[in-house]
Amino acid sequence: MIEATAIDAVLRTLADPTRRAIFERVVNSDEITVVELTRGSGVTQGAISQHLKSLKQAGLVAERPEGRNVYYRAQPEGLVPLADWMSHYGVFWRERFANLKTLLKEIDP
Amino acid sequence: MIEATAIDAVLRTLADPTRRAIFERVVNSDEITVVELTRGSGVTQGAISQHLKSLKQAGLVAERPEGRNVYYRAQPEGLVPLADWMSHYGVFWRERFANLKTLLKEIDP
DNA sequence: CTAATCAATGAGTATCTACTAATGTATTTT
DNA sequence: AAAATACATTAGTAGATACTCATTGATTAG
Repeated sequence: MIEATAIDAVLRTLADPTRRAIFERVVNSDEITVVELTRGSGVTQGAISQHLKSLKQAGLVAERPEGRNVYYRAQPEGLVPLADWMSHYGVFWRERFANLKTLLKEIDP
Repeated sequence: MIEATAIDAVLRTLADPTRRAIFERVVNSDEITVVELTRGSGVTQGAISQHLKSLKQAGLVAERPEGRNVYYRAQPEGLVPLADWMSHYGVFWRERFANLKTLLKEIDP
């Protein structure tokens, strides 16, 4: 059976649009600080920190403190519970997954 | 870009554990009625109907009224926005996650 | 026809949550 | 050392939401 707590945390975390947008920005960056994430986010720095805490607890991001900055990066393993859930309950995901597999083989046979 | 409203609806709908459990039961059944879903759910029939309404609006289930019963079935297309969102980050995996192939085997052996 | 069953809906409520504002704690700059 | 910057955290709040209970509409059974 799928670990209920993990998929629960991931889905609940990604359900909020603001938090998901933060995650996407982290993913699209190699590393990114809180101030950068705050800029253009529409919410305060405090809110960003709170969302990052949720994302970290869900295993979706990791942090690297350096001086007074904290650099955040995406933690791909955090999406595994969702991928796992999809593989059980998403027929279409299976098809796309197969495509991704094929793509991977072409790139690295 | 992925349609923001669709992924938002799907994720918000699946984020609730009770509603997700209902969806999973619908997926695992060919067709299932509201009374059946209510049995052993821990919530009232009214709550079940409300959750089914959300699932329907998110495009995750479809209904087939027959007499005084309403049969619900899963609508796999409803998961497409989530699959798209995931496959978008599948690219990210390819770029950053070295052991993706191992991961793939774990998910879909 | 009347009673029972299935499902949807509305009102009311308690809980959850996303936010701001303010403050605290380091660290860096001047 | 003082000021400024980066981030986390807390308290408080407004809005969302998941639930129950009660009711309604529709269909089937007796």
